[in-house]
Amino acid sequence: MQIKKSKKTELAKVLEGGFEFKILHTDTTTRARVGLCKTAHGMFETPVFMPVATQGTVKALSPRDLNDIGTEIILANAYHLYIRPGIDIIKQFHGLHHFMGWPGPILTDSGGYQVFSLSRLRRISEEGVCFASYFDGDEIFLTPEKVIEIQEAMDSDIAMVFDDCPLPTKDRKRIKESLGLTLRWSERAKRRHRLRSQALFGIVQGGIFEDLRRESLEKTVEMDFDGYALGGLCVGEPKEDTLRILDTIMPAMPEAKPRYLMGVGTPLDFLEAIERGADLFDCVNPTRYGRNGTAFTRSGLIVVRNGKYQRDPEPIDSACGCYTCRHFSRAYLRHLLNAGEMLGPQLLSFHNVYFFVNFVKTIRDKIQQGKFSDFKKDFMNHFDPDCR
RNA sequence: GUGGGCGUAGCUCAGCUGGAAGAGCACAAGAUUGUGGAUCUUGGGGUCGCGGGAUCAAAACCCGUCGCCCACC
Repeated sequence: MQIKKSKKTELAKVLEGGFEFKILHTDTTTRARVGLCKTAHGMFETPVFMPVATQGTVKALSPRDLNDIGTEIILANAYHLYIRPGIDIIKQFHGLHHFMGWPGPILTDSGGYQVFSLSRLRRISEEGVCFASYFDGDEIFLTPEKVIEIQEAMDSDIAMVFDDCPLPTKDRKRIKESLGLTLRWSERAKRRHRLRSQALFGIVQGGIFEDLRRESLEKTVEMDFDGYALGGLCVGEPKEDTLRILDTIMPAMPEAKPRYLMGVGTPLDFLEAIERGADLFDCVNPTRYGRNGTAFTRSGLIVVRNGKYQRDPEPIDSACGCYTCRHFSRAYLRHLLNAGEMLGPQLLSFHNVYFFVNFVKTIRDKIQQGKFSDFKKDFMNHFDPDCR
């Protein structure tokens, strides 16, 4: 259910001036909620899924595609865009929105995740992180302050603090160290942040240890950020650990601020996290799986490149209203993927992003209708994560 | 017609003086959670052109034969 236009205008008025977040509806039986976020480049409702545009593009999709899909906000990466093309060039275009032709809200990730994912190429110290650029091998030194400057230069709507996201481990000492480092970096980021039109989110670390998560949250909240993210989850730890952490940490997060579960996830992840009170998500799954020939549907995954679809005249998902499903057969999509044609990854990415964005929107509607729990139950009965 | 070269997986080929048929690509199946359009794992595939011979043992050596290529006539 969409908010009525008059109500939306009224809310926009209430939210005038800088970044703001307002809860519109809270579920009666779960912690799920619907919110409204106002940013310098427009509003969006939560829960929301942000397609990932690491290099200033949601891979294989144009801003027009994103608009057709109904995308409300995207995520870009400060670290990658700093290395290439560099902030000078983005500044010349008055920020990332104009540079990439996307007028809507943008959240920039700081590059903290790259400390983890590109760990072969880095050295961490108290001052910051020294990377060997994957681009040309050049030595790059990033500090929490530098990362804020980069994000301000890009004029993104939501900036993230530079954090230390450790590899998943049961090594409590390592997690505690990284948590402390993230807290000190967060403080430095907060001090340096000047751009009033831009929100700044803190990141809670602490691995799979409840007490460390609580400690991280408590001290991050003391610094008073515009929103709070959970980092370092769904990075290979057992599902029970993820849910246990969500169960304990979500209720402790400030009600009035958006909660962002970083890097997550799958349709099932969204249901579990939203039930526990999460508002924002981003994940490379729809685009990465799309590029590699796998489609998400209401009943599970379809590996379109599999030989059994060679002659299949059906669309990926006959219940899906996206451009790809309205016009193309599995057989044709498989042919494109098989032939290495770029339209294949484009059409599959379109479908997957459409599915993710609109799945979370549907959840939003169900919360407002008071039907979230039923919807979740029903979906989980029909969705087979191993369906191939 | 004469001389030479080649014939091994779907494709391109490697296999030494005889000792358990290989690689790359392709194909197929998996993995993928704040993205390196990447990467990794696994699998199916062979009358070694065909026939004969010597040998304990042949893709390899010998004889014949078929096919393709080159040179000369």
